[in-house]
This record gives sequence, C-alpha cells and structure tokens, in this order.
Amino acid sequence: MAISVRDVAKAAGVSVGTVSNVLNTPDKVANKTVEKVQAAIDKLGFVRNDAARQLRAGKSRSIGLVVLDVRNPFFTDLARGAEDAAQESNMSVLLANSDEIPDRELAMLSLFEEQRVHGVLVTPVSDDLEPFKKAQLRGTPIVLVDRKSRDKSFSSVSVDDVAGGYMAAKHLIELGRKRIVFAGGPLAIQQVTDRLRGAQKAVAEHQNVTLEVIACKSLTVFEGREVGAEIAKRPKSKRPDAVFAANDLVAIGIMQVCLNQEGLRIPNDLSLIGYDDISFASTAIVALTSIRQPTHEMGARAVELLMSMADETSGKSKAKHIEFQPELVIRDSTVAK
Amino acid sequence: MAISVRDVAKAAGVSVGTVSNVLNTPDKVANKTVEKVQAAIDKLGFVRNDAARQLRAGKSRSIGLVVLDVRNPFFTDLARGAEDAAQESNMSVLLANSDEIPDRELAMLSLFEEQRVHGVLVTPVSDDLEPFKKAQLRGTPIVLVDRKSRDKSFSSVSVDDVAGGYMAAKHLIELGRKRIVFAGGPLAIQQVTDRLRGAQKAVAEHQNVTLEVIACKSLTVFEGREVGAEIAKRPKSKRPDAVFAANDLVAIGIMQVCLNQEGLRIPNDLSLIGYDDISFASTAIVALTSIRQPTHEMGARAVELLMSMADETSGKSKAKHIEFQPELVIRDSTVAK
DNA sequence: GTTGTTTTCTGAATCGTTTCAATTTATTTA
DNA sequence: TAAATAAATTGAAACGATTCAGAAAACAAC
Repeated sequence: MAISVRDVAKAAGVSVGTVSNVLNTPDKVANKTVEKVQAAIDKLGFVRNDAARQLRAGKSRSIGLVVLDVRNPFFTDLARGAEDAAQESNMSVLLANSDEIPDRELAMLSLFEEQRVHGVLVTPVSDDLEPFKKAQLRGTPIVLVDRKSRDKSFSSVSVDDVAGGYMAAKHLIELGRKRIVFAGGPLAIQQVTDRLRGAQKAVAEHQNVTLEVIACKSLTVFEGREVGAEIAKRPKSKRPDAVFAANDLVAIGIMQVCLNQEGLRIPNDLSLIGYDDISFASTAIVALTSIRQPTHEMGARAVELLMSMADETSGKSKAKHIEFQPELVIRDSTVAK
Repeated sequence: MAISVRDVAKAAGVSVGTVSNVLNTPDKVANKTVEKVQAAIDKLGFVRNDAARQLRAGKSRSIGLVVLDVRNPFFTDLARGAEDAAQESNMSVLLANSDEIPDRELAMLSLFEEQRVHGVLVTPVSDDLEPFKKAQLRGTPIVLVDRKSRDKSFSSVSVDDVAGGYMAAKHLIELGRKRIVFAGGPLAIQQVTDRLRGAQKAVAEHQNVTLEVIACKSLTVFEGREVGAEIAKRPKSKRPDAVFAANDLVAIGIMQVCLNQEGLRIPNDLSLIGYDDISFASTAIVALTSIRQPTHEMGARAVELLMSMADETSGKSKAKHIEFQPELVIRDSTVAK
C-alpha cells in the first residue's frame, strides 16, 4: 500500500541510494536525475517514513518538553521560546504536560526516551529526580526548567524564585499590609516553596507582620477559587489584608471569588499579587500586580543549553546553570490608580 | 551503545521473540520467564526504540492536531478534550500550531504524514484543502475541527458559527445598540466569516442598525489592541456603540485599550461581546459577555470520529458531521450589574 | 586514444522491533 | 506409558530509509 523509496527508484529508473540522495543531499545528484526522481515522487505521492529514517539515524529530530500545565499561558509562552530556538537547529519540540502528577511525568519521560529525543526539558513535579538521572546516564540530556537544580548532575534554567517571593512580600509590607496570606501548592513543587521562603524572609524582617499559608492542590484558577472562598467566608477580623498567590492563575481565581461573592474591594480590602505575569494578568478584572519572569527567553536558553550538551559527545561535561532575576510589575491589585 | 532486545535476550538467556512477547503480550509467556526478562531489562536499562516499533507496525500511536494558535486557551481546552479521548484508545495527541500561516499548516501536515499518524485533526487556515484531500487519499484520515466542511470529502466537528454570530449581534441590538462593529480576521478563516455572516443576518432584520467591519490580521490580544486604538481615536460621533469581536482574545485586547487609553466605559459607552468563552473571559477587567462553545467535547468527539474512520478499513465511508449549538453567556461587558 | 580526475550512481548491509510458522516442552487423557 | 493436546519458545524475515565503498560515466589533459 504505502509507497517506499524502492517504488520511487523503480519508477524513476534509478537506485534507492540515488532517491535517498535526492531527498537529503540533492547537490550531489545531477540535475536531470533530481528532476526525474522528483517527478516520480510527485506522481506516486511518496511520503518519507520518518520511523525508518529515525531508526537508521538512531535519534529523532525532536526535543521533549514536560510542563506542569499546558493551560497555563506561562508554559505555552515558555514552549514557544523553546520552539523558536529549536527551529534554529532544525528541531521540533514535543510538548507534554504532567498535570503535576508524578506518574504522568514519568510516563512522558518514558515516551520521550522511546522516541529517542535529543533531550528533555522538564519542570519537575517532585524532588525525586532519580528517573531523570537514569535517563541522562543512558544518554538523554536533561535540562531542568524554571527550577534550579540542587543536584549538581542537572543543568538548569531558572529564575531566582526566592528573590521573587521576597520582592512580592516586601511590596505588600511596604504598602502597610500586616496579615499576609501565601496561597499555593503543592509544596512538593520547588517553585512554590522557593517563593514561600522568599516571602518568609521578607516577613521575618518586620516585627508586626504575619504570614499564613493556605495550601492548594494545584496552581490553577479552580484551586484559586477555593482559596478565595476560604478567605471570603472568614469573619472580617480574621481576614488577611493581602494575598500573595504562587502564580497568576491562583490569583485570578481568588480575585473572582472575592470580588463577586463577598464584595471585597481589591486592593482596598485586600491587596493581591500573583506570579508569572502572564498576558491575562494585565487584563484581569482588577489589573494584577505580578512578578515577571523572562518566560520566552527561558525556553529558548533551555534549548540552547540542551543542544550544547548533546553536542559534547565526549564525557559528560559539568552541568551548567542559567539564572534570571525576576521583576516586580505593579498594577491596580496592590496600588489603586 | 544503546541496548536492544537482542542484548536483553542474551542477558536473560532467551530468544528475541520472547523478549518481545514479554514487552507486548506477557500473558503468553511463563511467569518465571517474564521475571527473568524483566530483571534483565532493569539491569541493562533497556528502553524500547519506538522508531523500530513503528516501522514494523506501519503506523504510529498518535494523532496529529493542528490548531491556529496554541496560546489561545480555546485551543488548549480543545486539545485537552482530544487528549482525553485519545487516551481511551491508548493513543497520544501531537499538538502543533499553524499560527494562521498556510505554509506552516502544510509543513505540519507533512510532518504528521511522515510520522504515519493515525489521522489528523485540523482547524484549517484557508479554504484550499487540496493537500488535506491528498493526504486523506493516501490513507491518513482527516477531521476538520471547529469548522464545518463544505466539501463533502471531510468529516467535521463544528459549532454553528452563523448561529453564534447571529446570537451575538441580536443580543447587542436588543440592548438598543445601533452602530455595531465586527472586529476579526483574516477573512480567509471560515469561523470569522461565518460569525460575520450571522451578525449581518441579525443586522439585516433591523432598519436602523449598521454593521461595520474592522479587519485584523489575526485573532490575538495584540491585534485586538490595534482595533481598540482605531476605535478609541475616532471622534465620538463616529464611534460605534458596540463591538462584536470574532474571539475573546481580540475582545480582551480591545477592552484593554478602550478602558486605559481613552477612558471609554464598558458597557455604557461601548458594549463588547467576544466569542469562545475562554476561562479568562469571566475574569476580564470587565467580565466579558461571550458565545460559548463546547470546547472540550468538540476535541473529544473529533478524536472519536477519527478513530471510527481509521477503523473502517474498507472503502472510504461517507464523511460524518457533528454540529454543536453555541450558547450566549451574558456578563458585565454588555449588561452592567 | 590513453590516462587521470571528477562527478554520478549503485546496491547490499544496517538500524531494532515484531511477527509467525515451526519446534520444543509441559500437561492431560486414555 | 504412549499418544494427544496445550503452552511456551525460537529465530529468520520483514518493515523502509540511509550509508558508503566501490563501479560506472563524464570530462579533461596530454
């Protein structure tokens, strides 16, 4: 049924080797022959079988990217950065999401290894990086994204989340807020704990400021709403006067509930700050103050790092780290116009 | 370097056929043997080579999905629906975006054909479906998503966009709006023209209502801002009193500019309605009225349709069509609380 | 017309898995 | 215990593109 190079060769009256050359290195083939072969390809509707090509090559032309949540614009932006950089090397990016579920993360890693990808970029769910270490040993370079590697065996591209958390809390404190809530989770995700640690540091520097943690199951709008409900239902005296959400989605969820259900005013009754500065942050009901990360660039740099690792055929070189600094973007949700 | 079934077989003291059976049909292998082989696999760190597997199988275990814009939550939701359904059949979804560029769309189609995917779901950029028709003839089933197939050769899963456009415009007219602007583009995208046609129909039913089209290059927040600027800079007398945006991203862009730059009040000075009802619509600065589509379900049904086509090994069966009805979701951007 | 050089072409071997007919081993039945 | 049946295992062939050493053709120089 399917047309193979052999069929094309026969139709064009040349050998399979020549057909292959037309496909891959047309410069090495006489013009007339190229035309003949092209004609045969078009006539038969030949489509290269990538599986066979890869089998021979031993490697695919793609890079795997495992993110926590594809629906979060932060990650699609990051993916786009990766794609753009990958294209430079004629590679493509396979996007998969773990949904913050360790088992799914592992499944995706296996999938990518079976595909013989050039390497895997991953935003890990948990702290157990053993499977990734093994994969790396087997020859699939791994780059941790949006997460600094504590373990020296991995390269990483990250943002200083402790600094980001510090910035966020500091900003709230400088506005005179005293009872701050940190909303985020699960705590197994390093970004969450780092942001929290940063916030704790800022709070510790001030006498009369408290920090309460409201944990949520995942960093989604839905979970944000749960947190919002939890806050809104409290008697006024027990309510926080500021919330630092571990990402913008959670912040938006909180905002929705607080504004609609309880008529809390933001920022008057409650200051709200998110993290990531996704494109929807500035268009939220109340424009959201947030901590910006160089999302697109992180994706791009991660790919470059990966490619450089793959190049170094020789013994595993030292892991490299790239760390960016976050930036505070002040909007209406903390400082009313 | 890489470990193959042959190495595993040798280490376990069995034949390659048995290793393969352990991998694929462990029931057919004696328990003791399964254990032996598993042990060898674990010890050697064997990872199946998917390229070889696919080469033998002739088909991959995936479905291609080409969308107009991965950054639009509408499409990620749709993709998720597709993924969920694909998982039922033990398939995975490869997500690619055309960025509304016909050439990219073609490149993705080729890529998927070379991968020997089970089929391709596509939201086409243009009206020229020839390449897809050819692919289908070669044996790759195609399903048009979010787009009704005029051409009887394709199956499709869609929403009645003419009805949606009609609903949207009707709603604005019933609110007493007279000078309506339709913002969207490019007009080569069928969803855009259908929504416009629906709006035109509603407008035609009323004497003193006008509809002006402001075209934009793509359906993004950025383009929405351009439209917003165009509207905001007009003298008051030439300004529309309502805008129907072809999707929510464009609507959000318009909203941003109109509120911030010109201090137009929404909905008082300008009623605004979007399309898709993405999750960020309800959290926009002014909660956005929109036309909702059963996004997740569309993705799922599209995959099911595709799988049923792939099953029918016999001659090509009739193309099937699934059409959903859209739903008007009224929020603050048209009716103030 | 011979020799040397460059360009073009050939086709068997290879990648690693799965398949399946044939063989071996284990279990049941008479 | 032998024959009949079932279960488990074997290993060569196949999938389709690419590679590469060597053959053939084309061209140049003398």
